[in-house]
Amino acid sequence: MSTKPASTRDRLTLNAVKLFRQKGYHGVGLAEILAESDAPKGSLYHHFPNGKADLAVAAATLASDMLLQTIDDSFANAPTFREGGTNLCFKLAKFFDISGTWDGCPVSGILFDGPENEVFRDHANSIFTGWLNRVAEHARRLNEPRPDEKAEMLLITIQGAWTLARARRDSDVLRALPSKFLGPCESEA
Amino acid sequence: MSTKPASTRDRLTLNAVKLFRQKGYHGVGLAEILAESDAPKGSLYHHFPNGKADLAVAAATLASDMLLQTIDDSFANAPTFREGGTNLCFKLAKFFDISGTWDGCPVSGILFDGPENEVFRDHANSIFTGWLNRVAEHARRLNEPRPDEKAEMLLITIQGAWTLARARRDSDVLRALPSKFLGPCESEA
DNA sequence: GCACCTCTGGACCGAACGGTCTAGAGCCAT
DNA sequence: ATGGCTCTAGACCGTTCGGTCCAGAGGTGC
Repeated sequence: MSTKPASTRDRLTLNAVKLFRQKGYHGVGLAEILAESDAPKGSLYHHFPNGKADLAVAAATLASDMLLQTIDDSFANAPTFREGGTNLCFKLAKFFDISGTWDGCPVSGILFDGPENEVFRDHANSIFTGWLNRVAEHARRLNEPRPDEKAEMLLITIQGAWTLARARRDSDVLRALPSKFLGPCESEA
Repeated sequence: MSTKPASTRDRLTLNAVKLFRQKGYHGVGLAEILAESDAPKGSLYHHFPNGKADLAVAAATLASDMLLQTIDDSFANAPTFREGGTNLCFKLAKFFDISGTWDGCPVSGILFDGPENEVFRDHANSIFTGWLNRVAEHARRLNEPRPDEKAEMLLITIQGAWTLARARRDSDVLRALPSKFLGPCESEA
């Protein structure tokens, strides 16, 4: 569809991320991914010998890496955990908005909906754990008390708010998270 | 597959809920639902003239009603909002456990993954709003301050924790919610 | 030139998909 | 018994699915 900015492999992976997030693993056909990537079937099975399942794992991994980068960006210059978390929520809200298609969580859409495969479940779990550890790292670095709990809290609320945002087609609930979950306990009226 | 406990229509709807929650809308074929319900194709299209889409809407509605009932049960005899919320988290955790298949949220799996249809999106939104209003009602009845905010907070965290529970195949994160989100602000060490 | 290798292009396949259609079973009222 | 209704039963349809296969384009080293 669009121009060819990168290698065929990268185009396939990137478009797979986009489409899987929109419609889930089973909701997207290979034909659509190939058309969007302007690639023939032979290329797909050259780069991903096991076909759709391989592609999904690669897509989930790529999406996970992008989120890890977003986490790092959010906390890099933040003086406090609260501020870093706020950055993250706002970045994700903006990310949600610019997609224009109210995409789902990259991991849920790709891996939960995937073939009922132990490998997929484990991959999803390890990706979530990776996010959790990364956030907890920043929390620890910023001397936040109970860093693991705080990290889990942040990710749980983001995950839930993202789902609600999807239903409402409105990312405001993501932006409202910090004042509700990261703020001092009883600051607002 | 199993015995016929109810009308064909009810069996179809109930099995649709079960299967859609396990594998999402596109992950389940009509053949599987029909086999599980011991019903022929003609029956499905008699009760649901628009086929799979109709069935999905009916399934989502049924699942939503079941959750509304669980909400009411949780808050019925609870003296405080905190206690009602705790009941809800524990009931859902048990529900998650007994399924044995780490099913997803009934609405997400059925409606987000469904055909890219305005009707489906709106239905998902109205179902979420229904849950929110129901919880807020109980909060108001129990004199909880800021009932709407508290209801939204509870549902967001449940939604997020459910996703994490699915990845981990362990419902403990749901059971741990109350002490983290519903408790007094800084009670634990 | 030639051999070699990576990658592309697309025809082709059987299976599964959602959906249509008609025959008739079973039941009730007349 | 007969006509009319609801619901079941499943054959059948065209389409799309993921996957296989092979011919050959294009580059690189010799």
